[in-house]
Amino acid sequence: MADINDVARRAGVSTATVSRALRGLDRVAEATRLRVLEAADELGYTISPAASRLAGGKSRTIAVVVPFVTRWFFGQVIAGAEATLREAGYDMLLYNLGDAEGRNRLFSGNRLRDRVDAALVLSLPLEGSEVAALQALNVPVSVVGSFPSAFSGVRIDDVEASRTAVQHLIHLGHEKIGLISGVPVDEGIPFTSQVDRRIGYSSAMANGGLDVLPDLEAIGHFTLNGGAQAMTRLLSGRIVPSAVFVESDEMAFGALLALRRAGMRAGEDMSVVGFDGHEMAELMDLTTMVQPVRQQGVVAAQHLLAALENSTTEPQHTTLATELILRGSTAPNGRRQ
Amino acid sequence: MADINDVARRAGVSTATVSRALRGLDRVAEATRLRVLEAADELGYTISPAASRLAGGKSRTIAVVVPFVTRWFFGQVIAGAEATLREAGYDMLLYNLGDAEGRNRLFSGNRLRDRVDAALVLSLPLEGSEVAALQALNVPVSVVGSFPSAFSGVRIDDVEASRTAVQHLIHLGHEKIGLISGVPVDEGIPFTSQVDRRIGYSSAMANGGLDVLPDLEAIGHFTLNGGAQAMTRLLSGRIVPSAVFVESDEMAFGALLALRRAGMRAGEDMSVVGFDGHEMAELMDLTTMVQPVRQQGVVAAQHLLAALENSTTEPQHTTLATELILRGSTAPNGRRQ
DNA sequence: CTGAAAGCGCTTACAG
DNA sequence: CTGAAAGCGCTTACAG
Repeated sequence: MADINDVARRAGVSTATVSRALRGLDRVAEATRLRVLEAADELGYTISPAASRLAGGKSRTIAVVVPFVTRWFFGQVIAGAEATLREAGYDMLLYNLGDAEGRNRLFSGNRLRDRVDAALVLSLPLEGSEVAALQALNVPVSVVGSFPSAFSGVRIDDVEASRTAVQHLIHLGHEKIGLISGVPVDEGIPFTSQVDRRIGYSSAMANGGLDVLPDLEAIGHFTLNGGAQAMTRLLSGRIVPSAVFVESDEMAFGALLALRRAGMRAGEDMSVVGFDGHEMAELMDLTTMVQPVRQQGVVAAQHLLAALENSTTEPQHTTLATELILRGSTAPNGRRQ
Repeated sequence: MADINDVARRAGVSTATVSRALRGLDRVAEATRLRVLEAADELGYTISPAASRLAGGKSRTIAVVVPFVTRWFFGQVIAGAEATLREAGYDMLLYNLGDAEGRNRLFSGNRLRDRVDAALVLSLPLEGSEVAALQALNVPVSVVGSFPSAFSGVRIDDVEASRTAVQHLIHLGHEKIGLISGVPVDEGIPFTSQVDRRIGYSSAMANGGLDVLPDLEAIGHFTLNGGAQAMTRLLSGRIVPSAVFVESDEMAFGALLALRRAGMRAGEDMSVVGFDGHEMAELMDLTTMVQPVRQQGVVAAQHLLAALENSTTEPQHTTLATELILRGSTAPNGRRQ
């Protein structure tokens, strides 16, 4: 494997010049740069990442931290971030947290130190010590899903979006409106988005003069089966809603299928609004609050790249627009009950 | 940030000893090791990956190469591999190929050289030059989805599994059995699994004395919408099948919904068998050939870890079992037509 | 079982 | 615009 000395020799310059030329720094004569590039090309030379990093250069690697790789939302965001970073020549180190232990291992163990030029954190509500750990990395950090003041961030307005979704149900004449939420409040730290979606729901209900009853809420754990179980529970509760706002499309799909199993038809017998704009929503004929998912990964990555290139210190915050897409799963109240 | 010299000083030994003690090599007195570990712990010391790698050590990083992060199958495999690798203390560098260009960039550009201790390649049929590029890395390689002779591999028996799925339809009395396949043969290199699934289909048809007609096949591109369109095409073809074997569950979901739109009922009017064992299959009441997906990632990672720890050269090949799960989407022929 | 020293392949002031 | 040289923080023979 050719090293920088081979290139220097072939181009008839010093290794210092090779280093500068290859990284596009100025203060290199154009003719010299060309000669170096040619020599490097002929030798099939690539910079050794480890040596470069050690000598004070960059690793051209960015950490992406996700709570769950297997969830649709995260897969989309990762894809968006990955494409953007790859385009810019960065590699991506993926850390899947999973449980509290994995989370602790990553943040408290300096696992990222000296490994990455920047970090992208997805939808994790960060504890104070975790924010501190990320800051100690001393690299740009961008967060998807919330706006910690120390870092850049990308998100949607979950409160407003949820309020809009629930208002749609209210406008259709529904009064007993249920909520299928993600995680129990006491079970781990809820995602910011989850907290906000519940606030949006409550706010819309209050504005509409409607009661938020405990019986109208069920937990769906952000999974398909969880959503199905939550709907089943709502159907057998003391107060059965005529419409339900579901905090994610995956849970909504489960809810839809639970309805079908119960012999009920979405829209006809029960209105359902989802959240996300999952690719299956159209086929499932689900009314849903569409958020730009892949785009959030793209923008978060762009924040990082901007900080890396201009060594900007100023965190950037971007809020992306959402849109309620109406489909057959929502209809005016009154057909039943 | 404390470095190895700080630890050496604090423990009262040389850096060579610190290095050995920390990596668990033998030839270090137990008492010394304890002293070193304690010093490292007190200082919050972590080995610099770049320095370690450069000095001839390992990077404790493994490359995972996937064609598409966003597809359910790959997300599951990644999750399985990630958990296994993380458990063993390895980091994961994720490369999402996407298109031919991205693929070329990774393989021909030595992108992986000197970066990783091993590589895990998912479901990519490798060209000769790509196999050569991976071999040139000189690290263990494990492949999911096929058995290139040079590397370790994990897979299922796609031919046999597909044959079984189609035989099920034949046993139900179906004679015109359609196929919804992934990618057109002339469009890029098809996955090994796709080729094999078609072979299994043809083989079962031949064994059953049934004709494989071009009109009975439609392309679904391995996507939801593609599957829906493929089913729609089959329904409006000259020869309409009474049952269809679909090469992936995601396409099968699309097919199911296309059926519903056409006013037909799965099982009743048209039998559908999927492939994968997607988490939504149960809720969609889809008969499907279940393969252990996450487990393939786990096993492929284990092959790598075994090679890394024992410096085994011998590639290992594992074939995992599949199982046909019967549900409402398949029923005896004869209800219609 | 332990240490002194060379070396891994770069980058970066510092000079010129 | 270019080069000589130090140094990044480890690991690894080689000695003892």
